[in-house]
Amino acid sequence: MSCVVTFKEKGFKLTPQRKLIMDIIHDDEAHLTIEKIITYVQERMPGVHKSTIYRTLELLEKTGCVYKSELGNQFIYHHPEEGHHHHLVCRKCGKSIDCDEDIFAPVERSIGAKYGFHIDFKHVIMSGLCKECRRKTS
Amino acid sequence: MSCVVTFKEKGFKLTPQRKLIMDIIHDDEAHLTIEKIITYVQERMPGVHKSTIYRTLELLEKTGCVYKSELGNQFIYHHPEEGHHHHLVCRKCGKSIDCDEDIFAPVERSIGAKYGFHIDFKHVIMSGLCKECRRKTS
DNA sequence: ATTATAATTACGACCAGGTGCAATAACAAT
DNA sequence: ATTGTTATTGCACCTGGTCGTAATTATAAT
Repeated sequence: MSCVVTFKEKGFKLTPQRKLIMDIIHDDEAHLTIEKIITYVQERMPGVHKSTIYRTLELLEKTGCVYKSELGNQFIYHHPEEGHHHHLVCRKCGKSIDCDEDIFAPVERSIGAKYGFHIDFKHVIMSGLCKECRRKTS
Repeated sequence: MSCVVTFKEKGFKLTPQRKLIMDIIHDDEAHLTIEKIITYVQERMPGVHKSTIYRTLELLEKTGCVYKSELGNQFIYHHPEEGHHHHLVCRKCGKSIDCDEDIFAPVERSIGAKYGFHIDFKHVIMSGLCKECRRKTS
């Protein structure tokens, strides 16, 4: 894994705890919540304290080894090599579909032009109503 | 306030605690954090329990009497009659500027067309780099 | 292989936010 | 005005997440 190299190059120590957490996020293609990560870690290496896990995740995020995005009121962790995309989640039926990465391009452009801000939309999770639920509700 | 009427029509009781919380949100044009709301409530009506405040805010949000948006890691409450707009926050200098309401219109349209989802962007808070900080950093 | 040292860990304490429950109070009907 | 009913409150407690600290351990230097 390239991120292990990056990680050590930045002067951080590769402890077994950190390695395990990296492995879990690397191997699991699903979207991992903190809860799941804590469970998996403690299954494979009992005694690891929750604060270690929280601090490791924070560090991995800072070093770019892990991406964190927000889904509803939870956070989700995933490997950066996954394709970047956004998510559409239906607030009625819960269905979630992936959404094209550059859907926000026009917004990024107009914010740049009008306000001078540079915004980078990454892994945005949008809550709304899907086609079916819109039909049923109205 | 129209929301008091709406609120009672939906069958909820208008307790002094609820009235006070509504008043505070209605009168304050600034963006109120939960912390501030708790402080103000307990100043004017000592003894009100924090759980009452949390539950009231949740209920007011559900009934549409109050809007809740997210700024960084905090939540902010405001009156629905306020003009809708988004926020641009610079992650370097912290500066925050208001952003036109319909900046997301093209995204809403293309998500509707491509995926059939209906997304309503309300009070979105975007973190990025402002003009000055972009110049300095690069 | 040993040792030095600086980062990292587990622990415990703490805080914000949330929940179940018995006591209380708002409102409707008389 | 009184009463009954049901929502709402305050309380106690729980949980997730954060932080300071002493003990531990990964790594580099010898």
